[in-house]
Amino acid sequence: MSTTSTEISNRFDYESAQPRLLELWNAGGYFHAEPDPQREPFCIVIPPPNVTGALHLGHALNNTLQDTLIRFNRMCGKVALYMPGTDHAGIATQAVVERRLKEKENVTRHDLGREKLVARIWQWKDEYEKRILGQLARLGCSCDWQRTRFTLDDMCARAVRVTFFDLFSKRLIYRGKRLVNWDTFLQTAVSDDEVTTETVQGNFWHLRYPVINPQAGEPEFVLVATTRPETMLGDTAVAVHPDPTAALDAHERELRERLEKSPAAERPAIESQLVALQERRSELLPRLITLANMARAGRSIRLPLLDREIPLVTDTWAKPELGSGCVKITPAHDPNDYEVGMRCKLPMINILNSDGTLNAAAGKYQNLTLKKARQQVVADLDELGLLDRVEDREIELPLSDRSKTPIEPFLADQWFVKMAELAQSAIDAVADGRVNITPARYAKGYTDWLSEKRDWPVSRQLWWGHQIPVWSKSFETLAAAQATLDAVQKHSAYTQGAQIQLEQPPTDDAIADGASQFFLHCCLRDEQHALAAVIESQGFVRESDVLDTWFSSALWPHSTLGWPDKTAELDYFYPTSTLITSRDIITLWVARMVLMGLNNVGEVPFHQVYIHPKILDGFGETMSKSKGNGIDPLDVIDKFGPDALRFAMVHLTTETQDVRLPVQYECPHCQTAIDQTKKNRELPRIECPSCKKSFGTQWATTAEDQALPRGLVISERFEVARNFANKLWNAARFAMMRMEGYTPQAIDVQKLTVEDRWLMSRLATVAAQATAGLQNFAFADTARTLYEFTWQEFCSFYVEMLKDRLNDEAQRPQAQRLLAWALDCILRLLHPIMPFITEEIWQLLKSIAPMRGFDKPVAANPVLITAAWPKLDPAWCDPLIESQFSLFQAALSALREIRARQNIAPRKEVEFVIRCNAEIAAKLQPLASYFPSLAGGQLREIGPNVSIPQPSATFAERDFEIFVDLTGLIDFGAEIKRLEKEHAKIIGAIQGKQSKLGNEKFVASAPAEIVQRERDGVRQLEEQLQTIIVALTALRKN
RNA sequence: GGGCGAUUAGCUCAGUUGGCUAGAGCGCUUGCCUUACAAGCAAGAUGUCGGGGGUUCGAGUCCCUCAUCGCCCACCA
Repeated sequence: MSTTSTEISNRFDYESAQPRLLELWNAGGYFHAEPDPQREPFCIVIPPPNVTGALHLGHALNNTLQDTLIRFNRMCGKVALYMPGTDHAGIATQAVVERRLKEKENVTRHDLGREKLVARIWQWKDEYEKRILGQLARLGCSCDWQRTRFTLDDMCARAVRVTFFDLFSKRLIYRGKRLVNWDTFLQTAVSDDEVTTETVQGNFWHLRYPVINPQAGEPEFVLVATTRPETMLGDTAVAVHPDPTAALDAHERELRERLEKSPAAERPAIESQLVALQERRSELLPRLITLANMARAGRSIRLPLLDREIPLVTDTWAKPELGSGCVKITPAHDPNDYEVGMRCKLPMINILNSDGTLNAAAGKYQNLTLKKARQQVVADLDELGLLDRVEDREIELPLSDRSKTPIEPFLADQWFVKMAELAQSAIDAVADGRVNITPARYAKGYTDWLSEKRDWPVSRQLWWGHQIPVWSKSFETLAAAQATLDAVQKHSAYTQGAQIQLEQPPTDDAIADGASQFFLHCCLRDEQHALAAVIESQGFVRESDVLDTWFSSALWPHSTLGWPDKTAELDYFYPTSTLITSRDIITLWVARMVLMGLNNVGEVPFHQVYIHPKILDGFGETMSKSKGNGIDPLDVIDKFGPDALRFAMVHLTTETQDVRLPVQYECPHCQTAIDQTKKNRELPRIECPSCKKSFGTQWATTAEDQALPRGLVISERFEVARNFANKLWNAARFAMMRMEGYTPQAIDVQKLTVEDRWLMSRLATVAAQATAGLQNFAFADTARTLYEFTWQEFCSFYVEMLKDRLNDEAQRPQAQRLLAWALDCILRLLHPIMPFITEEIWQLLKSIAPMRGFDKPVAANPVLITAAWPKLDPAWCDPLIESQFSLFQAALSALREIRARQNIAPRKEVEFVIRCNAEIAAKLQPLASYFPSLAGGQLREIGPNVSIPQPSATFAERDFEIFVDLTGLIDFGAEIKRLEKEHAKIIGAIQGKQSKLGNEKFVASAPAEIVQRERDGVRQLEEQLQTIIVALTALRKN
């Protein structure tokens, strides 16, 4: 590409540059990382995005931070590996595809069958993986694409099987019956994390269960209440508190304590509860005591409709202060009842089929749906006179996050990972600092969650995922099981690649649904194991369940590097360097990666975890497609450019807060930005208030609305970053336009001017700050520092000041070299955040000033992506030069302000004097020649004894006073007004300081340095005041 | 109910270990198409730092408390 300076456009055309630059980087193989023992590794694994859909702005933030660190470390000379990939996201993806099939083709997964459905999901995965990887590329993520992984690909699948086998062999995996959250639509168990609750209007049914053979003084009925009356078909007991008196006493104490602590407004409510409690004591307590005694005597209740005899039991779950004090117990369909069932060794009767209809255990209600069964049960009980009453009531309905259908608690066979030891290992890793979490406050949630050490249910009744590598067979007798076990173990294929375990028979009274009591579970390390065929021929059947998607994600840092093989990659890049993720998956993902890494590899998966903020909309709500407030990163890239998106993301990443991003629609007709409100974000079409034309939104469903052009969802917040990119572009453009005749040569240090030394000092400081910032995850600080430096210091001062020298033939060569060098440094500093625009400029600069450098010009690295990160000699940092320059900047501002306030025509040059001490004068003198070009002022005199022009405008600073000669120009009114205001302000400041100094305690206790500072302050302010008074007096005479 | 975080200019946010007259960007006002940039330049206005207590010579910053908002976790027939 041969570009001459004059051809450079005044806008960076990212649209055409992006593909070209990506090709440049790809062709050079710069994203690819190979182990190199000579160099230090740096590795980040991407949190694999779900293949459920396209990336959103949260991903853009996440991935930008990762790539920024990758690029930074690559420039620092490390072998930087950014490992890309996607997650199969089990239930989420299957749910999306199933929903799509239902909508578009009206088929269910049962119509298709397992194989075909899985094939369809693979199609979906291919499509979205491509889309996601494309998005990452357009974000500029310098991922090693050759290593792209998928949590369900062969490599990950092998790691999953080996891990499962290992845990199984260590007896850390077991099968058990557990109550799970059943999604009747997807027909799978979903984890607690995938359940949301919604408050809905429901009913509260009060039922009467007859007591069998009531004796004198005993109640004929027990009264129980439920929000789900159909579950009574699975009742196996009614519970009452073992000691209702004590329980009521305890409750009363608690109420009284609360009464004392509560504010007055809440007291009446508590007091009325206390009154109710007393009523309860007289009316209900005797009856509860009787029932508790009956329970101890082994008495029973008749379960209506099914005519089953069920025991009356005592359990503290039944609270005497609530309802009737009695609770129906349905162990197979309620989590709390399940606990009671375990404690009281109750039978557990499952009344549900997996599709949500009732099974044979429900008697005549078999095959009814839950909804129908509820109506029927209620009607039948009512007819029998056993329905006491019905209340309306708000109830919390658990819903499956994926299918939005109500969750049914359901007893099913599930596989579990024992967490006790594994969790402890992960707790220890953070406690002893092998894993460091930033910000530190997130370590608490991590540790608390792990400390519960709750076993991890890992099986999912899905078709999309890693099928559990276990083959099982049931046996009537232990002997039969043992015989088969012996036979299999004798088989030649039975080697270390297989493990068979005998499942202990369940306790007699626990389960009522299976005849077989003994199970052999054969776990295979490798699916292809010859033993699979053997055991299948013996009647073993493979588990149809798949593993929780987090099981494979937990292995991500080592499975992607080739584990279980001892690959060079694993050896070199593991443990990875930094994990960057969002806080909502610290437990689900981060904790599990730590414990699996420790178990499988024996080392933590990463040393640093950085938790970044979340992006919220202007109302503080999380962005999501379902709300319509989500921003598509590609829309932002189209409108503002990839560098602006990235810079904005880094700029937003502060340590303390989540980030609010007010969202706008962009009218596709006239580009007007329309603020998104909670109302208009739900509309299918919106009329632009400016051009009055309509556009469609993501909610457009009618053909008419869909035909309208779609309005982008964007945020004006990206404008800052876009403007910054433009500024950088034009500064570079200017520099390159003035490079004509450039010759490389070492900088002549003798000829460095004050501003050169100032720039070097600032550059050295800024480079050090940026380095430290990126090392310490101070993303926003780094972005701010670079922004300020580039715009204010480099563009507004240095480049402006350099213009004179560039126009002067004698000074031009060194000025060009300095300019090229400074730009070179800035490009390198900004590259990790803004890769495209900086690389584009680098390429252009290469053809104009290929050799550059400060001490010795060298050929610039062919590409910026692998250029060395700037390291400037700290000796360049010079506080004296910087203070000298600050003085100059203050003088410039003062001069400019006077011009503005006096409304002096821009081209009109004025003359001025500066009154100051000799020391200040000596500092300002060398910069005096810049006043005409930068502020249209000619410095006539400077020093302690200058003659003050009359009439003049005055500006009193701490270190100097400026008087601008305004002969024939002055606006007396404006000047007086402004000085009066200044006068009042200074008086205020003086008073503040004097009252401080008048305080003996302050003078006595504050450090001498602080006291002195206050004294100096007063003196300086008084001098300023004096100047103003003199000026005012003079002006008022006119 | 338990935990975490937030509350600073109209909006979005900075503000290091307490210490000069609390900052930035956007928006607003004024003047400029100054040969890199109007996506720009120069200047200006804008604050009871959520309320109330306390510690201190001194509090946006530390402590207590209240209020509001957000997030995570655990939850009642």
